[in-house]
Amino acid sequence: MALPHTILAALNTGAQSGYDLLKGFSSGSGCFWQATQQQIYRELSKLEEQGLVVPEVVPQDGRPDKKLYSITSEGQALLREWIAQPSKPTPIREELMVKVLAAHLVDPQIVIDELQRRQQQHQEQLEAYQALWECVGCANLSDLSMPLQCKCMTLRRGIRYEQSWVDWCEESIVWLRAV
Amino acid sequence: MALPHTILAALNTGAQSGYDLLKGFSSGSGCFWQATQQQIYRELSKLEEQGLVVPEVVPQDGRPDKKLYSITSEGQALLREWIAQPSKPTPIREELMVKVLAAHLVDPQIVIDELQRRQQQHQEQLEAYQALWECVGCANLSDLSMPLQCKCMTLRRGIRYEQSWVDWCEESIVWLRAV
DNA sequence: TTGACATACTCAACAAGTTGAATATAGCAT
DNA sequence: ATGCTATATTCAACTTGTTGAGTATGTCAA
Repeated sequence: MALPHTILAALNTGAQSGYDLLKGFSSGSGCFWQATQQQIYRELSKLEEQGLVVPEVVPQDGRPDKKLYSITSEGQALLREWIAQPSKPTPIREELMVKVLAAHLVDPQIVIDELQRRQQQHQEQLEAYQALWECVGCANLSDLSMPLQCKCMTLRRGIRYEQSWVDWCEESIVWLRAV
Repeated sequence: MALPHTILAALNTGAQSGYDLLKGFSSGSGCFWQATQQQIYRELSKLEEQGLVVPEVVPQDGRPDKKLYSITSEGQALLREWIAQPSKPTPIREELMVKVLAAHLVDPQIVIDELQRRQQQHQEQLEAYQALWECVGCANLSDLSMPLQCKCMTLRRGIRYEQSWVDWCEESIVWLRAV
């Protein structure tokens, strides 16, 4: 799985604590991996054991000490190797689709309500991504630094993904209403 | 998780053995859940314990006996209840996006090759879905039976999903070539 | 001053998903 | 005759991901 690599990739742009990583994951902005507190701390310990990251304890006043983790050259090497290997499309596990598949068992209105709820969620995420995209506001990525260009590509993926959901929900609601 | 419900939904349209379910999952056609052999058999045992499915041993000549599982009325009731409950969007875990995020660490050509591979995979899946869609070949779903309409909705989702990937890969390859 | 919220980390236990192998029968090609 | 593919199921061990609680400290508002 890619959790260790995701953490290494996040640390690659600067040292972070477990807490920082958690916030980065949950705020999401263009991130295509997420993890809970427990997974992150567990994984950081493992990465430290393997020498792929090194911690630095930073005393803070008024707050608990924090452990700032940095990626090591071994960590970077591992990340580079991993990127070069081909990866398969993620298998899809979409609850909503299973429900739609068996939707004929229940009142169509129940499914319509659910689809409207989902459409709104995806619409909101779409708008958040679009806002970020407009912040960058440039026609050709070449004007940006490479790391920022990479970030933008994931942002474009997010926009397309959310848009495809919004459109599908719209279409499906219309169809279900006609039943 | 939705594995038990997915199995119940699959059995809802007719009795199947573990092996049949596995083939249904792996052939995929519009399916938005997948599972390994082990998961399926394990889950079928649990569902049997709970009285949500009942097995019927069918002796076959020349082949091992098969156990055909049917959904019970309890199973159907559970499925109906589950469908009525709201579900959250699936959290995304996309290895390729993590790689793209850290792509600046490696030669752009490596990433371009990977994107082309992925684009082709999604293109093939898209064409498979489109072929199924053209088999149905009707402008308004209302002409179809409800279960078939439901199936079609998931198929439309699949088409939009794969198309969004193909388009994004295309766009990203163009950008990366400009680097 | 009590409670809510944010920072910061740890431990324990369980559920879900993955990997690998073992068992058994039959057909088909080399 | 040997190995490969397909049908059909089961067991064991492991890694990931989820859930819930527990330990600290400080700020801000009611």
